[in-house]
Parts: sequence; C-alpha cells; structure tokens
Amino acid sequence: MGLRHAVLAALCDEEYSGYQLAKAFDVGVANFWSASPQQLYSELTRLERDGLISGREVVQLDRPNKRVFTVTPAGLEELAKFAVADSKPLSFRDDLLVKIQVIGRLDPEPVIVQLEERAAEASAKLELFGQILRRLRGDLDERTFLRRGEQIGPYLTCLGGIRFQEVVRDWSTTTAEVLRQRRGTL
Amino acid sequence: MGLRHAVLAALCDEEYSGYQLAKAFDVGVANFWSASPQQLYSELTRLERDGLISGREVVQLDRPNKRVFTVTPAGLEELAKFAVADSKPLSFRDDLLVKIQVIGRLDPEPVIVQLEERAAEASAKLELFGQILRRLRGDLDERTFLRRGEQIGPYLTCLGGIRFQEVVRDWSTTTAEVLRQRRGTL
DNA sequence: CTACCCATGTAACTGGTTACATGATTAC
DNA sequence: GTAATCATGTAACCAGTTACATGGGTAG
Repeated sequence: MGLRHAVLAALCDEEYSGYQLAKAFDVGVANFWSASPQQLYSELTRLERDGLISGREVVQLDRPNKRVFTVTPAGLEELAKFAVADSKPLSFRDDLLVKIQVIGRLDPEPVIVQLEERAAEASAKLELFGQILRRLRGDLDERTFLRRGEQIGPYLTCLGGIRFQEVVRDWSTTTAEVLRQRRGTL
Repeated sequence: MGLRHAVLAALCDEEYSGYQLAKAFDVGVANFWSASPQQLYSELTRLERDGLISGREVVQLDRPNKRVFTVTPAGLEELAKFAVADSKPLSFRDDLLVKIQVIGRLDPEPVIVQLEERAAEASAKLELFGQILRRLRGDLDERTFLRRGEQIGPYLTCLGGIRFQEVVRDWSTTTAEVLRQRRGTL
C-alpha cells in the first residue's frame, strides 16, 4: 500500500483534486513519491470508499467542475498506524546507472547526452525546491524555522530533495566529463 | 523491462549463479537496482530462453551444484540498444519521507528511531562501497584511474552510490536531531 | 478551427512482492 | 538434531504502466 499513504500525506496539508494531485505527483511531491494520473484517480476512489478521505464538489465557471479531497480522522489514524510500522528499506532503480555500469562495452556518446540531460533536470528541480523552501520558511531564517516553524514536515522532505538533487546534478556532470575526457584520450 | 537489463549488466563483468545474483541484488548491486531471488530466477530463465545469456553447470563437491550465466553476443547487442534509448525519468519512492512529510501530526519518536536506523544502514553501505572502490582502483590514484582505468563503469556507479548514501546518512542524522530538539522545546 | 489545458475515468497488461515448496551440506 | 547457508523454483496476488475514451473551456 505505498501510494495510499503518499496520497493521504499529500492531502494532509491541503485540499487537492485528482488533477491537481497528478500535477504534484508528476513533479514528485517534493520528491517523496511519484504516480500517474490514472493511479491517483483510482486511489482517490478507493480512499473515499474506505472513509479515509472525503470529497467535495467545487463548481467552477471558467472550467470544468472538480472534486477536492480532505483527510478524515480515520485517515489520520491510518497514517499514524503507518508511521509506527517499519519502513521498507530504501531501494533504488535507475536505468541510467545500469547503462553507466556497462559503459565500457558501449558507445559512450548517447549515454553522455543522457547524463547531461539529467543534470539539467536536476538543476530545474533544485530551483523549484528552493522556491518551495523559501515560501515555507517565510521571513524566518532556517535555524529558527527548524526549531519553531510550522509545516516542519514538508520543509524537511524538501531539504532532503534538495540534497538528493544536488548529488544527481553533480554526479551526472562529473561523470559526463570523465567519459568525455576518456573518449578524447582513447 | 527494467530487471532484464539490470541482470544483463550485472552478468557483463562476471559469471553469476541465480543465488549469487540474488545476494548482489539484495545489497543493491552497487546500488543501481534491487530485486528478490524469485524474480531473478525467473528472469534468468527468460533471458536464457531468449538467447541473451547462456548457462553452464558448475559441479561442486562440498555444496549443491549450480548454474552460472554469461552474456551472449545477442545479449550485448540488447544492452547496446537499451543504452541509446531514452532513460526513464528518475523517480523516487520512500515510505520514510512520507512519514516525515506529516510528522507535524504524528508522534515523532518512532519515526526518529527509523531515521537513526536508516543512517546506520547508510554508514554500513558506505563502508562496503568504499572497499569496492579501493578494490576496483587497485594501486592507481582516483584521478589516474578515472582517466585510464579498466572497469570504469562499476567504479562510476559505485561513486554515485557513495554520494547518495552520504546524503541519506547526513540528512537522516540531522533530521533526527531537528526532531529531537523540537520535541524537547515543545 | 486547432491545439492545448482542465477534468475524470476504464481496461488490459507488465512488473514486482509475498507465500509456499523442496532438498542438499555444513557448523554447532 | 537443529539451525544456517547454498541452491532452485512455482503460484497467487498486488502495484504500477500504458493505452484508450470522453468532454468542456481558452488561447492563438
């Protein structure tokens, strides 16, 4: 039940429609999960059926109406149960790393391009996450915010996302450079 | 077809039996993929059926016999095709980050413990990856190895794994500290 | 009038996890 | 003898992806 709890968590701090959630999850919900719109719509249906969230119709004049969802007390309880259970070990799956692993037996050029693209994506995310951080923090400095701020959860996950994307950007960049240099000298 | 290529990549540099592969993938194959033994056995069967790997019986006296696999030319070709195709965008899924996201509405204590456990796991992996790096590098220094060393692929992915685990360790540790401090002051 | 964004779904398929099953050998 | 490690699988289930389907509104 991975998505289930990720959706509950996302709905905790704000009402969302399926469509809005899909956008948030596309970016990566400040990077703790990802999911396709189809998955979200069916998960929302199930969550509402199970009474963990409740939906409310919002009439819009300029565009199609939508249903937005909030977490119910039962939903919060479910999250609490989830939080005390052991977390799944963090496991990683990445196409691009697989390609690097065998780069010695391949034409490196197309993979180098992919590394550079990934570095660019990481930079874009870093900019976005930086904005989110500043918005969450308001006019407090980080030290103070970490001690007394509201919304500490989203702030901490966003900080994690930033650290992660920095590694992605830097590793992709230097790996691309290493491979280009070897290409030159071979 | 994620696992398919990960297995091919793993078999590229060394022969493995299903059991040995399972161990490697359990650790995380220097962290580019993860898979259960059952998945690996069935993937090996399929790969052999499709002619991308070939198996060879190894008779052992002290323990049960085993079949070890190597990549065929067709398998290498498959990897080459895979390498030029676009990579799936890097997406992340982590239970523990979901819990942190909503930590403001939960009892933080059990989550803090999980953060500390994760930091410890990351430290253990860092030690392991450090050993692997030194073994791959031999007596060359890193700069020289990156320019001219053999086995550059595994070295680069391992470097990536180290950067990643450092972030996991440091973020988990400081996040646990932040949460403990807030607990004290609230 | 075309293309794109908002908005919501169903259906079929593939990939991944969990549970179950078997059997030999080695170390305590 | 009992537990741990080596070794290999099957079967059932669940999660995630891809393809398909629909329809209103807005910007160029």
